Amino acid sequence: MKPWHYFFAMRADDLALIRKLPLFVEMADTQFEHLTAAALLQRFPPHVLLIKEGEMPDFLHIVVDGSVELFATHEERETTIDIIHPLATFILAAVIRDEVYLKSARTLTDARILMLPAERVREVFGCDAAFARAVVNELAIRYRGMVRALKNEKLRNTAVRLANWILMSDQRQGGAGKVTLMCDKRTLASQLGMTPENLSRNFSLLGKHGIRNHGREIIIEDRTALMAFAQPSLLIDG
Amino acid sequence: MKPWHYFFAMRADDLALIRKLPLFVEMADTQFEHLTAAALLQRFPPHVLLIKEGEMPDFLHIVVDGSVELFATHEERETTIDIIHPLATFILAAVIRDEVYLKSARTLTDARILMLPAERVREVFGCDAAFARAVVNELAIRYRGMVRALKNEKLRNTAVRLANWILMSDQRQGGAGKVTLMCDKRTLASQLGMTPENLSRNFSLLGKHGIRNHGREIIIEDRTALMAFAQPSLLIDG
DNA sequence: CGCAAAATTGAACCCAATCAATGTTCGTGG
DNA sequence: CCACGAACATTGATTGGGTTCAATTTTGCG
Repeated sequence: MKPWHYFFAMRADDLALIRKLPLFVEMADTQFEHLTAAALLQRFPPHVLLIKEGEMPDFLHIVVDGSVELFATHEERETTIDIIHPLATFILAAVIRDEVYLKSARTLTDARILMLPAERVREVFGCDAAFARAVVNELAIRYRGMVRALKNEKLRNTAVRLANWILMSDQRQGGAGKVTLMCDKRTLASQLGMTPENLSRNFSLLGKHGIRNHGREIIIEDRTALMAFAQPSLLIDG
Repeated sequence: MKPWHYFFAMRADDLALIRKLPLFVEMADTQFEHLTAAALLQRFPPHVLLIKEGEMPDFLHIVVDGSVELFATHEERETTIDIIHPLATFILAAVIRDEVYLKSARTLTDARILMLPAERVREVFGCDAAFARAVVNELAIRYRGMVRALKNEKLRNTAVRLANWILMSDQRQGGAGKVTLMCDKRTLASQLGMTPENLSRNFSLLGKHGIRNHGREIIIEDRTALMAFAQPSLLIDG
């Protein structure tokens, strides 16, 4: 019987891929080797808990493949904080500060995660200026992502959030006016901060604003109407 | 007639104070001089708009004295993102990334703000490793602050947010069980993400949970009851 | 084909915002 | 020092967005 996870030694081609990440591309070879010598590249099935809020960081995680949900719980309630897509890190701030995780992480899909020992990340961060600068950039991007998320949450109602999510997704999928859901609707609802029931109602509400939805296909029939309803903003949606 | 703002040249003792900030304490003298040579230390009255979302950053701002509110607007709605207290920076991420502000800033009180030219911050950031590391620390702290704010918003109702705010304020004011409001209640309501009416109702609701409120004095009469209601968490309140 | 999970739909409820009216505080000028 | 006005604060009534609970339909999959 197979174990539920699979370890991979870092192979040359994996290393080459990682090396090209903004986070590592500028750093010195010796530091990069120090960082990756004890690294793990690990494959996970969907819905696996990777880290738990409140624990101390052991590894800096990098999503190489698949997607990862960051979420938080408190008093029986749970909320999605962010979704991480390939070639981005998560829990970088906790690793740098060497403080407890503020959120948990679970895989949404099959995923490959690169894990760098937190201790070494901090060591290299302390002595490799190029790496330190790259970390700043990554953190600044994530910080701004959080600000956007907070604005999205506090300044828009659920229907408008959905409308903007559709516009963004369409853009990411090529702008053809046809969006295909990559997950089930209850997961989408959680990402958008609403209940599945409410998501369902919002889809039918958006029927009045240029959207037709059938199963996992969302079709933008009237982009002008949708835009008018969504009022997308560069200062929220990026 | 006096102008509404007052410029100050950087004086020796101001410089010495700034130099001791975590952000600058480790950096090289020459870099520090380069950074502060063109700096401004400026005094503002309350309720002055310092920066506007959507504009490009000219200066890195550091609150030396007083407090500053970061807020965002969208479609007639407005929401407080954060309150900055002395010896902290704001809009650091925008300066580093050289991208538009995602939020506006206004003084809440009389305030002294140190302004460093954004261009020079980026220059020094690129060549002074100690400064780059300090920037990371600052950003990581702010990032985690945003995560906490998002959790506070999404996982708690308004009454519980108020209860936790009282507990935090009490702690900051010495833990004597008596909190004095530093601003009027409409400002507090906005900080906590609720209407003044709702804040008022929540104060009276907290009467059932160990709080007595009169004017600008909040007295914790039964800390146990308040804690039971607030359920404070290190993973949200810090 | 049949079952379990997901999705939709309807009804009742809850938290918080809004609207409206009243009471309070505080700064100002007489 | 008092009187007054304006902003702030409280209280009540109403509305609304969203959740919850419950029942039904659809989907996907062995």
